[in-house]
Amino acid sequence: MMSKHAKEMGVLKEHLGKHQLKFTRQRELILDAFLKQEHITAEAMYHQLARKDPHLGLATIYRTLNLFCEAGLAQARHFGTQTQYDNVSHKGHHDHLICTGCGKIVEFENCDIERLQEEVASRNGFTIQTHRLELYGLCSRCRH
Amino acid sequence: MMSKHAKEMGVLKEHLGKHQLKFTRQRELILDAFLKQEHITAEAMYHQLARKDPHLGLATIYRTLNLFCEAGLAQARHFGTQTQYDNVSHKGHHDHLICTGCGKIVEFENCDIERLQEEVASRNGFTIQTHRLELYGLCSRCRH
DNA sequence: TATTTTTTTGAGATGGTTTATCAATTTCAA
DNA sequence: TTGAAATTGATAAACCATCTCAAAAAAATA
Repeated sequence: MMSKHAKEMGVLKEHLGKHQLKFTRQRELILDAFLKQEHITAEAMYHQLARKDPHLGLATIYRTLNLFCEAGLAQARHFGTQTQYDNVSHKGHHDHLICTGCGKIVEFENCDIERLQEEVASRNGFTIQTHRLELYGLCSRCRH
Repeated sequence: MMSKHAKEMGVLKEHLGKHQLKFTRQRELILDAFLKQEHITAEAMYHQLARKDPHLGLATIYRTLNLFCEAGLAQARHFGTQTQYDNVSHKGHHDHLICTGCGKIVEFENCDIERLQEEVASRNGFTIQTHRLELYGLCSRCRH
């Protein structure tokens, strides 16, 4: 039977192949764990995986999560003092409205905004690979 | 003659007064330098001010920029691995195009995108305080 | 103005996160 | 199975930001 994460595993393997990198037990383990999360820090993943493999090093977690970023499976986001690694397959193309009062997060998608982003990019000679849009404010309940 | 930054200096003094803090030569010097920038890191300001005052400490820069944030004159933003202190008095909010190849950063501003953001927010009952838009991709040079 | 009190400063130590180093191990193609 | 090449784990190092504390400066008081 195929893994639950066959598609992402394929993306990873393709990236590895293109860059003369190797498919290892650790990379498989970390990807499996990563895909179950919406976002996670390296430290949190380190502790979470300590049970499955007590010898898995923190450096390997960092290296691997950064590898996932290069492969387009993850996206790093600096949050406070730590780095959050977002699961791109969960997030899809969704942007976020974040309430600074209660922390509520509302996802949205807006084609017009995306189109304008493309316009801005091409006007500057850029080809967009990914983007991040976060709107911070107060939700209706917190405004009162 | 009045300083070029009389208004912001007033905001600072008011904040200091309200919190039993003192108006010092260093705070004045740092505010003057800060207001000339659109955004800056503590480290960059440290080097920039080293000529004017070689004994000005890095800790003081950090303390003072954080103070400006509390006073509403600056806004801290985690960008890459460092913290950028944005000058709030510069009206236009600047978004960023970031090259994943060479790290080049191009600032832009787009009224249409901002208007659409407001629309999305109000449709969801939110009032926007601030936002963050980053487009990641390859610049023309890195694409080849 | 002189004195006292309170806050700030500078220099370096410290703390927390991420990356670099390198010998030993693992992968993978021949 | 063998050997070249990449990866790993442990830890050192780098890095950014904050903390510490004696000395200095600023405001309050006399």
